[in-house]
Amino acid sequence: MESTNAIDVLAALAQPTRLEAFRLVMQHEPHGLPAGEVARLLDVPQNTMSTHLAILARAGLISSERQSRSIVYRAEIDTVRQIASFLVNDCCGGRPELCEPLVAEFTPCCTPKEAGNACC
Amino acid sequence: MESTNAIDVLAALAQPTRLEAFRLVMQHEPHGLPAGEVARLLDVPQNTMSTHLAILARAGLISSERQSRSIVYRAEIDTVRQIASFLVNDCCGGRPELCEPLVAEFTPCCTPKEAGNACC
DNA sequence: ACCCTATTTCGACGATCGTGGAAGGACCGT
DNA sequence: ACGGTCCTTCCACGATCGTCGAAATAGGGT
Repeated sequence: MESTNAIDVLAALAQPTRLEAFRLVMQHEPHGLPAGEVARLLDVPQNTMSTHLAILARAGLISSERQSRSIVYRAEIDTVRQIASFLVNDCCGGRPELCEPLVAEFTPCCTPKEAGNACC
Repeated sequence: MESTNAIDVLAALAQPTRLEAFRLVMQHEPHGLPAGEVARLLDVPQNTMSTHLAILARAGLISSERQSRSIVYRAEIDTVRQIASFLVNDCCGGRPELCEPLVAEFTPCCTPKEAGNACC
C-alpha cells in the first residue's frame, strides 16, 4: 500500500461516525449490513451516513452490493491487514529490532486457547 | 486504547506532511531529530512543521525533549503498537477466525531468517 | 547586556470537512 | 403505471484544517 492510499484509509477511519460505522459493519461479517440499518443503529440521518459509507468505500475499507431494494455493505478485511502492515512496516523499515515488540502484540489474538501450530 | 484516542492518532497520520514527518522521525530512532532538521529535510517552513509536530506529539506518536537550543523529537513506538493493535482487535473482536490472516502478515517481519521459537 | 539561533505561538487566509434538508434515482409489489 | 421503500446526489451552511508571515519565547555565545 502506497502512502497516498494509506492516507485515504487513515482519514476515513479518523472520524467518529465513520469509525463506528466501520466497526458496526465489521461486526456483521460476513453477512453485511444495509446502509439504512447502519444509519438506524447509529442514529444518523440516511444521507449523512450514505456520505460516510461512500468515503469508507472509496478508501477500500468496505464494499457495497445491491440486494433488491437495499445496498448491503461488507467489510474489506484485507484493507485492514494492509493498513496495519503499513503502520508496522513503517517502523520496521531497516530496523527489525523495533518490530519485534509490535508483532508480539498480535500473536495472542491468533491462538487464544494454546500454542503449538505452524504459525504461532 | 479507547476510540477517542485512536481517532487522534489516525487523524494525526492522515495528513501527507505529518505522515512524512513521522516516518522521518521513525527512521532516526533512537537518536531523534530536531524540529528544524525535520522542517529542512522535508522542505517545509519551520512554523508549519512546528504545528504538525505538535499535533503528532499531542496524539502520543512522538515526544519532545529540549537539548540546549534544539528541541529533539523521538518516535513513540508503543503508540504505533497500540494503534495497530486497535485496528486488528477491532476486526478480531468476537471473531478470531478473521484475525489469523492479519497475524500472518506480521510474523515474517519478526523472524526473517527462520521459524521455530516460542512465539512464531 | 546584546545578538544570534532554534522553536513556538498568534493571527489570518483559503480550502476542505461534517452535516442534513430537499430532490433524484433504483427497485419491488400491486 | 403508480405508490412506497431504500439509498444516493445536490446544495448550502458552519466548523475545522493546513499554511505561513509576523511576533514572541527560550537558550547559548561573546
